[in-house]
Amino acid sequence: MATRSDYATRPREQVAAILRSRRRFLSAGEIHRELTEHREKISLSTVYRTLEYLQSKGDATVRIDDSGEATYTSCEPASHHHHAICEVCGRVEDVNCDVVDNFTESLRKQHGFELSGHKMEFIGRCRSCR
Amino acid sequence: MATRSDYATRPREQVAAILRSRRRFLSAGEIHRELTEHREKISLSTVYRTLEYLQSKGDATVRIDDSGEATYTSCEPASHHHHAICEVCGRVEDVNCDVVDNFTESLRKQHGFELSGHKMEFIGRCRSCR
DNA sequence: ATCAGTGCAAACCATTTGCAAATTA
DNA sequence: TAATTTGCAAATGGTTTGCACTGAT
Repeated sequence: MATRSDYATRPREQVAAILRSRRRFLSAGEIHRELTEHREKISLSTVYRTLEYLQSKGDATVRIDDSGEATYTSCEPASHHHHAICEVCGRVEDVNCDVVDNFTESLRKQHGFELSGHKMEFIGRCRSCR
Repeated sequence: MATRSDYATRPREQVAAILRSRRRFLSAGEIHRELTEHREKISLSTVYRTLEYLQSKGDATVRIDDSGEATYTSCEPASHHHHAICEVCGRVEDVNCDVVDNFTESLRKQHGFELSGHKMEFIGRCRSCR
């Protein structure tokens, strides 16, 4: 992941810093609010543009939440993995792909994560489009 | 699933009919367009309200797509299951929950679905919130 | 006659964009 | 100085809502 000094401008460093410091998905609005509350001068559009930039650098991932709002977190892009999201605090655990086999046990053993629900979506080609 | 006569008004029947006839996720706009193109007089807000109504009756499910847009399809609510979505035609296959164990083979065998990607999300409580 | 369902237009809200000013290399 | 990045305000686009009207029982 990029280190602090990889970003030339202050806004970018600030947004990246927030993403790094909080292990959960944040919306652009939340990030903006948190920065401006800490006397940081930054516009909401810059937050959006920075988040797009960070994604292109592989330093952030998006997640569209149930309301359709985009949320972001910093995340190792190297290895393909999934997320376990705490329904109480929002904490994000990176979940190795092989837990697909017996995911409930794996989650509990590897992450101490008590599963209450899951959502999965398979993308591919159906019989007729193959 | 509800039959045609379960819905008192024409708009509701029309929306439900479209959802039933197309085995893929459609946005409110697409449904509205399809109806008005077939000389059906219905407002977009009614489409939205009807979709909400159908969901409450268990006759439709939502899915937020990658752009954050809500899409809908008719779907058996009784059994918990997931969806395999064709990346070409958008056709939706209902996927039994137990394919989680060895899902690639199951998808191919049971649905002739050639997997190219998947997305999953686990919800629960993390170590500290448990 | 009463109450639910509908259409229309306006309101909303997250996100994007044009452009001029500011900042970086 | 040339090229990027930022701020501001306005535009966008999907979704929701208030209210008067229409249709169902």
